[in-house]
Amino acid sequence: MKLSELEEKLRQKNLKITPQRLEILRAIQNQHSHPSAESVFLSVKKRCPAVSLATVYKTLETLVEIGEIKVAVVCQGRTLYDTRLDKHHHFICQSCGYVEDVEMNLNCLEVCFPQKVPGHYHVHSSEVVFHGLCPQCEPNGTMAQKA
Amino acid sequence: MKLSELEEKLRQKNLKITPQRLEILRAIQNQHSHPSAESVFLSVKKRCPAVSLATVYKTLETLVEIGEIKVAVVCQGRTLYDTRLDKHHHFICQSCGYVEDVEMNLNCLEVCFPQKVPGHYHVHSSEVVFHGLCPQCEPNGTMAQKA
DNA sequence: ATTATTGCAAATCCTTTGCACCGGC
DNA sequence: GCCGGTGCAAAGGATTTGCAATAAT
Repeated sequence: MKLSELEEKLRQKNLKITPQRLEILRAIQNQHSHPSAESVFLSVKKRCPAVSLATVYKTLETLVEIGEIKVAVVCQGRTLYDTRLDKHHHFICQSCGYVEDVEMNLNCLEVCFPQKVPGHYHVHSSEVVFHGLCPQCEPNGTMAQKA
Repeated sequence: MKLSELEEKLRQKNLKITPQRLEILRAIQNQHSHPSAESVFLSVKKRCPAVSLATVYKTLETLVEIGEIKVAVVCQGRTLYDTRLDKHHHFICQSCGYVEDVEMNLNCLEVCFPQKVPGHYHVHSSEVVFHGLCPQCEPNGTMAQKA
C-alpha cells in the first residue's frame, strides 16, 4: 500500500494524518513480514525517538480497523501483524515462534466450508495454520531454542 | 479419556497422581468444549475450594505435555484448551471469542501441503481456522458484544 | 477553534515463578 | 525419606487506559 492511499483512507474515516502514523506505516512496510508492536516500536524509534509504545499500539489497532493491515497470528503471547492482505496461510514454528507465509490455493476449502460450519455462522475469512519446526529449530527438536 | 488412562500416563512419566490433577481432569471433561485456565479453576474450586490458580496453570501445562489435552486456540488474550485430540477445525467468533468445532475432512489439504510449505520445514499438525460472527453476535455486527 | 492524537505513567489481564510446606510413592 | 506438587504472593510481559498537553484540520 502507498502512503497516499493510507492518507486517503484516513481522511475518509475522519482520522488525522500524523507524522507518527506515517512513520509507523513506513516501518511496517520496511520490516520483516510479521512485525510485532515491539519491533515496530523499535524501528520507528530510530527516526522518531519520541514515539511512545502506546501510540504504536493505538496506531496498529487503527490500521487493523481501517483494513490497512491484519493480525497474522497471536503467537507466544504477542500479536504479530501482517501487511499482506491477500489470501495466504501461515506456518508457525512451535519452538521459536517464527512465522512464515505459505502459499496455497484452497479452492476446495473455499467451496466446501460454508456447508460444514455449523448453523447460522457467518464466516468472514479462513486460513490454514501449520505448526511444526523451522530449519533452525529442527535439528535439536522442540527444545532447541531453550537450550 | 478415562481417569485410569490418565493415571497410567502419569505413572509412565514419573508424575504423581494427586487429587488436584484428578479434579482438574474431571472438570475439563465435564465442562464446555474449550475451557480456559480460569474456567477450569472456577469449576474445580467448587469441589476443591483450596486449589490455587497456579496449580491449574501448571497442571494444564502438564496435561498438554503428556498429550492428554491440546491448546485449541489463543483467543482474546487467553489460551483455550481442547479435550478433543482427533483432527478437527475451529470457528472463532470475532466479536465474543466463542469457539466452536468444525468437522471437515481435508484430505486434499493433507496431501498437498507438504510441497507447499517452504524449504525444510517439518510440519507436525495443521488446522483451518474460520473467523466470523456467531449467531448471537451476528444481528448487530462486530460491535454487538461491546454495546 | 475544535477535536483527534500523543506521550506518559499507571493499571489491567493473563500467566509464570520462587519458595516454604505438604503429600504421594 | 525423597522428590515432585501445591499454594501463596510476588513478578513478569503484553497490552490498555486515563488524562493533560499537543497538533491536525
